[in-house]
Order: sequence, then structure tokens, then C-alpha cells
Amino acid sequence: MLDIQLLRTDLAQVAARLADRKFKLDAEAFAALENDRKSLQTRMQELQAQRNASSKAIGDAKRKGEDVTAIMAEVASLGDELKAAEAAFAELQKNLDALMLSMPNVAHESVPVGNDESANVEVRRVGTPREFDFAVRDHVDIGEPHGLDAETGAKLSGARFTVLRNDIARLHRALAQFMLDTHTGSHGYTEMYTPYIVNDNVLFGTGQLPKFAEDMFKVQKGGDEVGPDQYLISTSEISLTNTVRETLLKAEDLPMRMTAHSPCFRSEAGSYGRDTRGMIRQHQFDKVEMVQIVHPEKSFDALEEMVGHAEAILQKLELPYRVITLCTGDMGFSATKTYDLEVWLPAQNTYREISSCSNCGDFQARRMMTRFKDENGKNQYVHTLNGSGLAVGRTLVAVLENYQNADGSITIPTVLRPWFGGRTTIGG
RNA sequence: GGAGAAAUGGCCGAGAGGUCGAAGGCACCGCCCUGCUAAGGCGGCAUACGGGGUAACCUGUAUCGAGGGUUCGAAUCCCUCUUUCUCCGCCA
Repeated sequence: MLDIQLLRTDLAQVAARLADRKFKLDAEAFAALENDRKSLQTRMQELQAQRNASSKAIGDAKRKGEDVTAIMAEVASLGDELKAAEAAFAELQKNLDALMLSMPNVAHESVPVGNDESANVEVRRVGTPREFDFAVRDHVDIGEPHGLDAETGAKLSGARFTVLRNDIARLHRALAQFMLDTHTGSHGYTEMYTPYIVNDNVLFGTGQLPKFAEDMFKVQKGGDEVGPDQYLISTSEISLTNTVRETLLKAEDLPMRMTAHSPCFRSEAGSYGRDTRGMIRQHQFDKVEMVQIVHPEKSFDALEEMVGHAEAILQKLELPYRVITLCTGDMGFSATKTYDLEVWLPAQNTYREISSCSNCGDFQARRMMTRFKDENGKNQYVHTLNGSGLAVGRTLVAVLENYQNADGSITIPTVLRPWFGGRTTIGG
């Protein structure tokens, strides 16, 4: 959520920056709403003050044993007017809140302005794509003989679900554990295990709701118990970041670094026909997530560091990749700046997204009410960051394709061999 | 699933229809005293929003798990929900 003060004082500028993000803020409508809010609030507060004064007078009079019928009569007429004013204010506040919740974060000034991915900026390339002296196969063809089974996945759950068995399942697990161990062992993250089903208010906190409900899986309890609306997490950023919701942290608690390995569930509404083959785009995939809760002045340094943490995984796996700065039009809702990591996929002869690292500034903190007491004893919103470190399913794809051999076997990356009892290949 | 208890400020914990934004303690900050790996005294110390002031600050309103209700007036009474704890049952 944006700072409403900023909207009041700098409406035109905020509207312009939101326009870069393809959000049309009707400045006039907002200003009108703000105006109404002000007059309604003032009126309501006046009436409340009157009521409080009268009630106090009644109390005083009663204690002295004086007659209170006169004051009682005076205050009687107040009730209805107050109720009406309060109702009108609540209604308006609701509309204002809904509008505020629907606005994306504004981009940091260092973010390139642009409409779509064509305006993204490549920051660097690391590693050189391998030269193959045989016909490159894609991960489906390479993986199938060793246990990648889309057909059974579809039988169980439909399109975009895959069953892994044997060495492929093991490789998948090894990847996740390697990532987790690296982040906890070398990058200072605390390992976490969190719920995969969360209440709707949690989704408001990180920004998936109210706007992106169609991307989520909504779940329902058996029986006829009614509780809050609940959803499967689309990323453990949601549960990790929200662990600090509605809390007042101490300055020395910061920075907090959390990591978790979890499945992610995405409806992929609107992506029909895209990446239908293989494991690139699934309804369920695993991801090792990094989340940081940091001091507001340190969040952009933390973002660079976090990108480095994600890169370290790719480097240790010896996978070629590039780093991209997303432009304003391509960034996620809550982000103020985002770097994507794209891994080289030989079969597609291109780089594909495998990690996304974002600084959300105070946008999520404001929605979650997460603050810390700063050096001067003032409560300030923290800044939140999240990044994939990495998407496990896509990393599996990248390993299969980049490590494939002419005979259909797969060389196991050196760092993963401990999970294979020292074996060096799958198949072959 | 059954029975009961509870939810108050960063934390602990009083409160029981008006004088309560809320005693007391801890933590924290300032000053003083004293001096040594301690202690004592005094003062300050919730949040959000509105209005005023360059500002320190002043002022109004709201907030005692959440939402409704009763009342001139609710932390205190009533209803619903959520969460936690205890006992019983069931259970990976």
C-alpha cells in the first residue's frame, strides 16, 4: 500500500509514476474522494466530541446528585445524526481503502520505464552456453527415460502436473536441499517451514489480493464449517513475509533472513497454450524462497546481495545465466525494483526466468502493519524483499538440458553428487 | 468431537458502566546520587487519523482479540466470530 500522505501532497506525481506501471489513477476522482473524507471525518469527530462532553457532564452531575434531564434531552437528538455521520464515513473509508489496496507500488527511480519485457535491461551474463556436438533434446525427452512422467501427472490431476520418479525425483530433491543448505550455511538465512494454506488477509499483506485472486487456488474445508477464505500459497514469500505481520520489531532484530523450501500453486489463468510442454509452467512446483526484513535504508543494498545469493546457486551448479532489470511495466504488483535471473536452456536456445528478486520497500509492510522501533524510538515501517533461490522445477529443467549427454545420460552436477552417493551420472 | 477458562500498551499484569488511554512492574530514554562488573532517586515513555505550528509541541477523534448490540456514556453488560490454555475422547 502506498503512503496516503504522499497521495495527498503529491497526487500528480504519484499518478504519473503509477501510469508507468500501467495503473490509471483517476487523480480527480481521488481528490474528490479525499475531500469528502475530510469533511465527513471532521463532522463526525465534532459530533463525537459533543457526545463525549455531554456524557461527561451527565456523569459529573449524577455524582453530585444533580438533575440530569436537561442534558439528557440535549444529547438525545445527537444520536441519530452521529450514527448517520459514522455510517457515511465508514462507507467512504471502505471505498478509499479499496482504491488504496488496488494501487501497485511505485517503481524506484533506477528502474527503466517501459511497457513490457522488451524494455527490460540486461545487467550481465555469467557463464558460457555449452557447445553440443549432437542434436540437443529438451528436458522432456531427456527426462522421460529416467522418470519424468507427465502422462501420469495428467492422469492424476490434469494438465500442468507432473510425476517424478526414481533418479529424476531424487535430482529434484537434491536440488532443493542443496539450495536450502547453501542459503542457511553460507548466506545467513534461517530455515523455515510454514503453512501452505493461508487466510485471505495474509494474501492482502503481500499483495496477491485483492487483485490477483484468479491466479490462486482457493481451498475449502470439508464439512460445513465456515471460516475465513483460504488459499494455497503461490509462493512461500507469502507465508515467510507474513510471519512478521502485525508486529513491532526491535531495531536489532533487523535484518531478518528467512528461507524455505515449499511447493507453490498457481492457477496459470490466462496462460493457455504457453509452455504447455514439460515442466516450465506447472500448477504445482517447488521453490526455495529467500525473504528479508530489513531497515528501510538498507533495502537496496540487500536487494543486490540477495541477487548474489540466487546467483551463487546457479554458479555452483555451473549453469549459464543472465541478470535482467525489469522495467516498470513488467514488474510485479508489490515491487519497487526487481531483478530476474534467467538460465540458459539449450533446447529453447534462449534464457528463461528461474528467479525473481524484488525489493518491495515499505509497500507490504504497510499492508501487514510491520514496523520496528528505530534509533530515535520512532516506529517505522520495515522494508521487505523476496527472491527465488531458486525455482526448483525450472532448475531441474536447466540441469537436464545443460548436462545431457549424447547417449541420453545426464551428468550429475558436482555439488549434487553427495545426494547420489557419489554417482556421477544418471543413466549411461 | 465434548466440557471449562482466558484474550488489556514492546513484554508482564491490575481494572469490573462515568473521574480509564488505562494502576503497578519489566524493558527503554533523560537527569541526579553513588561508584565499580551491582544498586538507588526523579522524570519521560502506546498507536492511527484529523486540525494548528518552521519546529520541539499543542489540540480533537478512535483504539483494551475482531465484528455487531444495549446505554447519554462500555476495557467493563449482551450476541457472533477468531485465537490461546486446561481436562476428556479420537488420531498421523
